[in-house]
Amino acid sequence: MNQPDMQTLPTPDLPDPNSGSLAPPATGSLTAAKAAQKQRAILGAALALFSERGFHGTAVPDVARLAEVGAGTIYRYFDSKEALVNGVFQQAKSLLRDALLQDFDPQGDVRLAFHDFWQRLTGFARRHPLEFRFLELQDHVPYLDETSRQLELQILLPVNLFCQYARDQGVARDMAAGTLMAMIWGAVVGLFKAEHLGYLPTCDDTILAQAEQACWDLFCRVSNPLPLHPLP
Amino acid sequence: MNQPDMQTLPTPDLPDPNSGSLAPPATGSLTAAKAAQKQRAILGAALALFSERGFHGTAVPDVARLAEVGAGTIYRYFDSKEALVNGVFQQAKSLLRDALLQDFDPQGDVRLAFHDFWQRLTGFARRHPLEFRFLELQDHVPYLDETSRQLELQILLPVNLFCQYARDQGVARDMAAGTLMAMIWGAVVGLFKAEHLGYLPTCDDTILAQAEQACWDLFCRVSNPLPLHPLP
DNA sequence: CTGAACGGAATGAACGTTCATTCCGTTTTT
DNA sequence: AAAAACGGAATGAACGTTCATTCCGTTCAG
Repeated sequence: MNQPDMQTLPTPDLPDPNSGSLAPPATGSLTAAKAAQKQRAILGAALALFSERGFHGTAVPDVARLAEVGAGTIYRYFDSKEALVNGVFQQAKSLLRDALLQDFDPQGDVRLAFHDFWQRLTGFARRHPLEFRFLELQDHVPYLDETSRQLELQILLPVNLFCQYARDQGVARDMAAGTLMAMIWGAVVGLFKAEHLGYLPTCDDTILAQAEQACWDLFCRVSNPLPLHPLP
Repeated sequence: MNQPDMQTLPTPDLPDPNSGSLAPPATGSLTAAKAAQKQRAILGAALALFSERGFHGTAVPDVARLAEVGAGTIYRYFDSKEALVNGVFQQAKSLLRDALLQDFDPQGDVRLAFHDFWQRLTGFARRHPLEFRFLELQDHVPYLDETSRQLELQILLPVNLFCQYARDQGVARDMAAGTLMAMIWGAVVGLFKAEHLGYLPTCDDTILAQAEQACWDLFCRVSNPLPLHPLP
């Protein structure tokens, strides 16, 4: 299990935070402001419906109705339903990316950085529940375009690097960084998923603080007693 | 945060393990064996497609083609597409329920029971990847019928009780049992999801053993050093 | 030979998409 | 300054396609 030698974390070139914003359609005489506003209405309606019913479960005319826009208007802003869902994905994902990574300093004290990261991730899930559910509770792979896939990596890579850094510091558990990341991320998703399904009461700050400590204990290397060695 | 007084775990009445099996259609002259076989073919094909493309992304004639059956035949076995997806759900869910709970003894040593549970869950995910992905990576709520919802509870309740038992024993972390459960379950789902998406190498036994220890450390009460108290 | 089971073409509803038309802010003309 | 003409944006009825479901001629078991 070798990883790149890395005591210092090569700040992984956060892409400029405005990539991911959609190009408005070629405006003729319409003010760009109006056009952007209408595009936002469409994207917002699409997000609401996609996050609730999924891509295939959502009809384009329904999006139009919710956006208070004619069905044809959507096609002035997006080439197709697939382009629309990629637009929604890119907007949500770059919002998440910025929430997670902007001014995030993975160096220095690992526990502090972990706390910061936890706050950013759970804060995003709470402030942007539709975006979070859209991104995490569905399988987008079949229709994502190249841009969308790259956005995915813009988040995964830095987070992965942070895990590796924490491991190199001797703080994180001695496992593949990606595995650790997948479990912690999964735990957070599981938490908000259960909350949304009504299996849990609303996640207040107390619960989230307990959950953070639990995930930190998952994350870091010092083992609990009762190790599991003499087992059937 | 009060929970029922519970030093002994009321073995929660595992429902008979054959509930969840589908009733074959009223057979006239066809042998029940043949009919059951055809129903299995349909359910298998539906599982394969639903788990990959989701409910709305799958066309019934595609299911028929994969099952090597006429489109009309499906409607001899299932009233509608919704009934079909509920059939798939119930078959997968009762398979999971049996894998998790049959002869599961939540009493006694908590660490051993946790290990047993971990093996059962990850074993299921590996032996039945389609079922696992179908169950965990999609939002079924909109079309589940009453029977399907009850199956859900047949798993949740015992697992929840085990968490509470572990807490009452002073072993599990002092959090709401449901929250703990949601995080651990989520971590496992996150692991296999990342593996399936190609973000992780195949989860071999070594990785799973590390992951188990990490989840155990999430689960149990003894805190790691570096508690997070003097924080900004 | 009879009746149940089957396959797959047929069907109507619903979908994504298009396009002829309307609307409205701007420009040009008087 | 008022009126007329212009043109891009928006619209929603209409189009072809695809879907879930039905129907019926054929096949097969008893």
